[in-house]
Parts: sequence; C-alpha cells; structure tokens
Amino acid sequence: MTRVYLDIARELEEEVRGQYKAGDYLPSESKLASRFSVNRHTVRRAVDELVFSGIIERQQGRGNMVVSQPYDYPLHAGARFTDNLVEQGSMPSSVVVSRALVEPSENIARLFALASGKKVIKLRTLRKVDGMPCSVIDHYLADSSWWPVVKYFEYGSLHHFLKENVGVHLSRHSTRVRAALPSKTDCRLLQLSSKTPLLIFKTTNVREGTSEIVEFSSSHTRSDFVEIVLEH
Amino acid sequence: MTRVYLDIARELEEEVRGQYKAGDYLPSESKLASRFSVNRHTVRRAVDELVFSGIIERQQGRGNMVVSQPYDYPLHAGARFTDNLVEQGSMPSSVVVSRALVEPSENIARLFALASGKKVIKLRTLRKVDGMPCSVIDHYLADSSWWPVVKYFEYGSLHHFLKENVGVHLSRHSTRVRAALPSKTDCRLLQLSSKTPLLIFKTTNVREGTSEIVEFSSSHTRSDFVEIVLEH
DNA sequence: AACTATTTGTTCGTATGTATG
DNA sequence: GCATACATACGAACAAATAGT
Repeated sequence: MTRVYLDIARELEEEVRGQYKAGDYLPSESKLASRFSVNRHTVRRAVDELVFSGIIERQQGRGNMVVSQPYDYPLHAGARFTDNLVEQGSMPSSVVVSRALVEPSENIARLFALASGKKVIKLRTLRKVDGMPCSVIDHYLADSSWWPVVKYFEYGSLHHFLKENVGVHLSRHSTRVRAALPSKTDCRLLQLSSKTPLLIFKTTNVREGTSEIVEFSSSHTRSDFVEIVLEH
Repeated sequence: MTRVYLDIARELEEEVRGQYKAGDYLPSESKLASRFSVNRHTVRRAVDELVFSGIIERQQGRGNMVVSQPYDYPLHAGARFTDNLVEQGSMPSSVVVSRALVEPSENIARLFALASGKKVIKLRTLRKVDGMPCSVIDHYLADSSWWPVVKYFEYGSLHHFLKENVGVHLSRHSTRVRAALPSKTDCRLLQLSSKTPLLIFKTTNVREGTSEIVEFSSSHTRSDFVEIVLEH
C-alpha cells in the first residue's frame, strides 16, 4: 500500500532512460494507471517525481514529454558548444518551423514605425546541433511585400536569402541580452525542462547604410550546453 | 472554482512574509482547509507551492515550518534596467566585497599560462543599482606582484585603477555568455531566489597591444530586471 | 468555425498509513 | 497508547488545453 508511487517513478525513470529519447512522450496517465493497476493520482504523483528531477515536462492537453537525454549527450559541466553571436541571424543550419503574416504587437509596430493595420512577416526557425534543438528564433520583417518571396524560404541563412531574393542587405543595429526561464512553447520546441534557463538575444537589424529598422529577431537559446561567443 | 489553490498560496505567502518568522509553523492543514472552506488536498496543493519556492518545509507529524523569509523587493516586474557590456569590467559603482591571493584553479592557471605554485589575485566586487545588488563579479589577475597595490582598491573602476596604479591598460580579448540558475553563494550575495536565472559573462582581458592574458573575470548578473546591451 | 476525442489539471470526498510528542 | 499532523491512495467529476475532423 505504501509508497507505490516511488516504485512506479523508479520504473518509469528506468524505462525513460533506457528506451526513450528527448521529445518522446510517455503513455497517457490513464494508460499508465491501468498498466500499473493504480489510481491516476498515483501515477500522476510518480510522474511528478520525474518532472521535479527534470526528466519529464508536462504539457496540458498533449502529454508528458521526455526532455533530457539519458545517454546521448555528456552534459557534464565543461562540455559545451559555442555559438557565434554574429551568426545568430543567419544560421545556416536552421529550419523554418512556422511562417505567417501577423498583426504586429504594439512594441513591434512602434519599433518598425508601422502604420496601424499593416501586417508583418513572422518567421520562426529552429536550429539544431547534432540533432538536438538548441535555439528558436522568431524573426519579424517589417516589409510585408516580401511575403510572396519569403514564403519559399525553408532553411539556411535568412539574411543571405533576403540579400539574394529581395536585394536587401541587413546590418546589425543593436542587441540586448537577458536570461529567463523557458515558456511552455520554448519547452516544447527545445524539448527542454522548465528549469533550464535560456539566453535571450533581441536584435534589431537595419537596411545597410540607413537607419531604417527592417528586421527584429528574438532568439531563445538553451544555455545548459550552448555558450555564446562575442567577438570584439 | 478553478485554481483556488493558487489564490490560497498567494494569501499564505503574503501572511508568511508579513507575520511569520523563520521557525514558525503554519496552522495545520486541517485548520487551513476549514478556514478557506476547501478540501485538505487543496490547501496541501497550496502549501506545495510554498515548499517548492523554498519558504516552507514540511515535517511529517509536526507541521509546516517557515524556513526563510525572503526579502521583499520594492520593484515591480517589468521595470528593467539596462547595463552596457563594455562597462562590465569597470563598473564605477561597484564595491569590493572580498579580496585574496589564492591558489588558481586548473582552468585559470592554464589560461594565464602560470607556473605551478604561483598564486593569483582574486577580487570579488558587487554592483548595486538603487541599493539593490544586481551583479557579482569575480576578477582574477595573473600578476600577483600587483597585490601590494590592489590591496588598496576599494570601489570604482578596476580597469581604471590598474591603469593609474600599475600602469597596465587592459583590452578586451573574448567574452562568452551563458545563463544559469544561481548558486547558493549567488543567492546570498544577490539576495535572490534560486529560481531567478543569471546572465554569466566570462571575459578575458589582455595587456593592450599584446596577447598576454592578464585578467579573467566572471560576472553574474541577475536577469529579472537587468538587461545587457551590446554595442556593435 | 464548431464539434469531438484525448490528455493533463483541479477539486471534492473518503480512508488509511506513518511520524511526532 | 493516544491525539495530532502530515503522507499516501482510491474513486468521481469537471475544467482547460490540444489536436484533429
């Protein structure tokens, strides 16, 4: 009768470490409950243990996702990738995950000095290193007339794509850095535990030679094994 | 009906911060349950929140004890200071909190290309904004012969002090950025909750005009209301 | 756009186990 | 042993988010 949930937690943890990879989902709590012949509360308590130890991330309406790499990555301190800041906007190895013409937020409309009602292009790209998603970047483009072209951007360097296809050369204007814990979306896209802090770089890019801000990007990078290098 | 436990958690937290001191006990869960007219599970869930945030500790058979009384910051969320990266090494408003000649770690000895047995100077400075500690910086100086002079550095810009008093001009060599949750020491010095992520900048500085690394610094900045601006 | 099925989240009720004094 | 307080477990119901039809 006593402490069933700890046994289940141990069993689940072992299975996760042995047979799951980051991004996989556990069976639903109902299925686990019937499998272990316990009440759903009890498996839930068991899963709580894994959530607390950072192996599992709960996603309401979706399921319980595995967020750590059991035996893939040697996450011991010191083994850390480095990424160059200046490539953040033009990662050659990033892939578009979503793309839309959207109503800009108030901040972005002000930044771009947009007339009200005008839409902006929003691109979300995901960058992986050795198959592991390590940063999500949201790009906002001020000029929605680029949409017919940008619609066909799939992967690679966005800045290079823009130069080739719309003849715009972007140059970096300012960058702000902060750290924060991941949002639910960050957790999902980066297969991350909500306890892993992110580095957030907000960059504005201008049309080269002018002071016209044409792109704003916000990159969210997992900071447990990626370190950003600044050039001086 | 929904999320009653969060309201109760907020209420309890407020009372704890206002009227309890470390070592006090909350009323029993049954009493709280009847006071808030909810099931005991619900107050339990509420207390869980306080346990998770580290201000309550459960003691089976005894009660729920207040273990810390976190500082109450007069700062509303959203008010965010910005700090310029290039001043990180030479904050005019920082104060020395500790200072010593220490045995360097392996990494630092290698970085400085030091002979074994040589010591390095370690300075820890604290920078406050409006009275609130917002970053701790550990400076390591390769040349221990500066000690008699550095012993008298108390506050202000370290780089300026070194230029004036030992005739060394430092110039930035490389910077690496990451984010992490605070250590216990960080929490203490910055009066932080362990859930607030920190920005960590590791910078190496060389003697100007040479490639001789003479200073390494690691700055830990609270990132909930400080944002770092990069210049391009 | 509306509806449905699935999955996690919250709350109630009840009962029993376990630690403390 | 007894009373009290926290800990675990069962069952039921509904809320809220998500995904797909």
